[in-house]
Amino acid sequence: MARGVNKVILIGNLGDAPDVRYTPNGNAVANLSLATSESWKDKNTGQPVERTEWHRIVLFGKVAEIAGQYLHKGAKVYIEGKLQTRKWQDQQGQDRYTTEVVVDINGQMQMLSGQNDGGAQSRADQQASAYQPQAGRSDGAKQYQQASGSSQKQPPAAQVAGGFDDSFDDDIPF
Amino acid sequence: MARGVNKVILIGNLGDAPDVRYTPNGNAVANLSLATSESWKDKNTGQPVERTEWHRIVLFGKVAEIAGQYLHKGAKVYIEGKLQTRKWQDQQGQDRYTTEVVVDINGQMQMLSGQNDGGAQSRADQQASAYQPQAGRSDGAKQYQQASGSSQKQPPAAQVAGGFDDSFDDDIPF
Amino acid sequence: MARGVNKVILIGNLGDAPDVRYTPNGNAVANLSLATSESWKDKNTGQPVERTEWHRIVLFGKVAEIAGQYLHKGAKVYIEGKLQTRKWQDQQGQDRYTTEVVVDINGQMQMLSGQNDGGAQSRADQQASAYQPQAGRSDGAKQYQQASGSSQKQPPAAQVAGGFDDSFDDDIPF
Amino acid sequence: MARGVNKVILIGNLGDAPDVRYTPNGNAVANLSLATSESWKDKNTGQPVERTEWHRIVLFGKVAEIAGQYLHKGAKVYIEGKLQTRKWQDQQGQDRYTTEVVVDINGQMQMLSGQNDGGAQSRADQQASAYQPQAGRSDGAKQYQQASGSSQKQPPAAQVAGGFDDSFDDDIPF
DNA sequence: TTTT
DNA sequence: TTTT
Repeated sequence: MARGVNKVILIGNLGDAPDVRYTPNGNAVANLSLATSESWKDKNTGQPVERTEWHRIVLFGKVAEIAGQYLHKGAKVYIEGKLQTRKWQDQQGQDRYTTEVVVDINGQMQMLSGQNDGGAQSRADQQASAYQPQAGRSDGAKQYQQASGSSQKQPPAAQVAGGFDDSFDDDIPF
Repeated sequence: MARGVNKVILIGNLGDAPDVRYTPNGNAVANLSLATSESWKDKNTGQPVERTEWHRIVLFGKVAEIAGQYLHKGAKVYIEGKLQTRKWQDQQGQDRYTTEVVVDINGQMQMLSGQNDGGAQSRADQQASAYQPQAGRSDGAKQYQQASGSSQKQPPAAQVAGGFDDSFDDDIPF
Repeated sequence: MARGVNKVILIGNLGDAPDVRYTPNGNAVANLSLATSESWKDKNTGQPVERTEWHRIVLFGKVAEIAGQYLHKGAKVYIEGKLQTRKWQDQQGQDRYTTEVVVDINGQMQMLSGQNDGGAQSRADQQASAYQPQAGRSDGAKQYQQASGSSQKQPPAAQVAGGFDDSFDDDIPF
Repeated sequence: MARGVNKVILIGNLGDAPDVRYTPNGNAVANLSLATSESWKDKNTGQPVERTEWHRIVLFGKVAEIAGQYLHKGAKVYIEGKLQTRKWQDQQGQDRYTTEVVVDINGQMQMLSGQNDGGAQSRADQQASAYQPQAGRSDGAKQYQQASGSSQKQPPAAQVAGGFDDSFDDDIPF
């Protein structure tokens, strides 16, 4: 149930491969960095200007797994989610805020790239609804087991067995 | 022109009266704080839980003026805009980022509150398209002349003549 | 799953009370007539012009029951659904097509009218997700048991017991 | 200005090449047939089922010209427009209604197909805002000069000079 | 048939 | 960090 509407619709390209991790109970969580851009003519100079906006996307559940399997750097994607700002502490203990587009069971992710546009593991037009996350997103996200490199398709158990990625242990979660 | 889609749709209630300021060349800029909330039953306890999300909205041009004139604390509003993250420096000189929903000429603002729901200056269902902002939003926003108290309807010139609100001079722009 | 996106977002006022009926297995189906309007200045005469668009909305499941209980003529409503065109035959046996906005489990309905705006049974800000319909919408819709008059809140069994509305037996389903 | 919100968002594939015509005063009008589809498992048989929905899209102005130039059968497209139902008379003089998604100055069209996906004249990711139509859409649309075959890029004058397509003169406008 |  |  909701009082109000909180909806985000994006179409853009991934700046990098999805970062897929797993919660202790085996739920996938994928973080995407998505670019949208607009261009216009400068009013004074008449010169074309381009501005790119980078969006932080968080997928939960099945849609996160699909993202890990089929999305790649540069892939064009449709995202429907909701805005959510989470609070975290930096190294100085100061409060910081990060706004993300969360795609859960009520959201949607859809691949728009054709199968011939550069990504080895791309498959066209796949789509899925997201599962409800078992729990809210953690501030530091450190409890998620990172899918290491090419093994993102492994089942969660295997992920847990796979070692913890130390680079994950930084203070700033983005 | 755009490559990609960047769209946000919100319906919520204002946490406070709009904060309307003016650029040196007389363009209105309004900042709104908008709440959307969702509730669900906790899976373990079965207890109802509610989470409120606060959104930072920035209106430009005519729609900003209308917001200043007709919106009030608690007003229910429909917002259609785009996501934009701006960078600013805190007192320690560290980079900080704030994500806002920007309503410009391509966006929309619409009042949903009836005339009988508490706001002295509310008028129902007013709507307008936003003018294109003359320039991008500033990081610290300090160049905007703040509309002091009840004088928000004054023309920009009067605003410039009106004194500068010192409380505006803090380091954190939200 | 879907290939493509099919989404409609409307905010408007009901032209009449919802028409709620029940399928043989007890699922509620509500039909709404929703008006949205836009106004502009005629380019030649400079006179203000207004155009009202009427939308046919079909709600399934729980959201249909809520509509029957709390919505009333004139109520302001937010609708999120999908476009669907269904085929039916007129009295001459000719194919006809009607396009509707269908609100199912993936859609949303939200009341925007305050409690003081005229509807006896209105309650503010109620919202719900729709249940998946048991089956697709019928062309002629004749198998739905009509909720007669004020008894729309009765359980389906009572509806079935209540007499059949003969005016429902016409050839044109809208 | 508007009281209410009337918005449609679609991503789908064209069932045929765009049909581009010109008004007497030279404004382009393009009609598209766009398919979206969804699939699910039948509850009883467990068999996968697919349903395709066909949408009638009408583009006005510059976006109509771009559609004529760059879109082709099968192209994947993002559409943002509004619902509009127009009335017309069939050969028996009976009223008929057709619902379309109208993309005008407030809407958007964006090509999502890559340049390698089969269309001779496709160019990727072009986008444009639509011009406001000079006048409302006609019921029968017969006053539009049809762009004959490969000459869709010709200027309106040439179109007017080019012969009238007789097949256009039927009674049913879709 | 709604709403302002 | 993407895309055209």
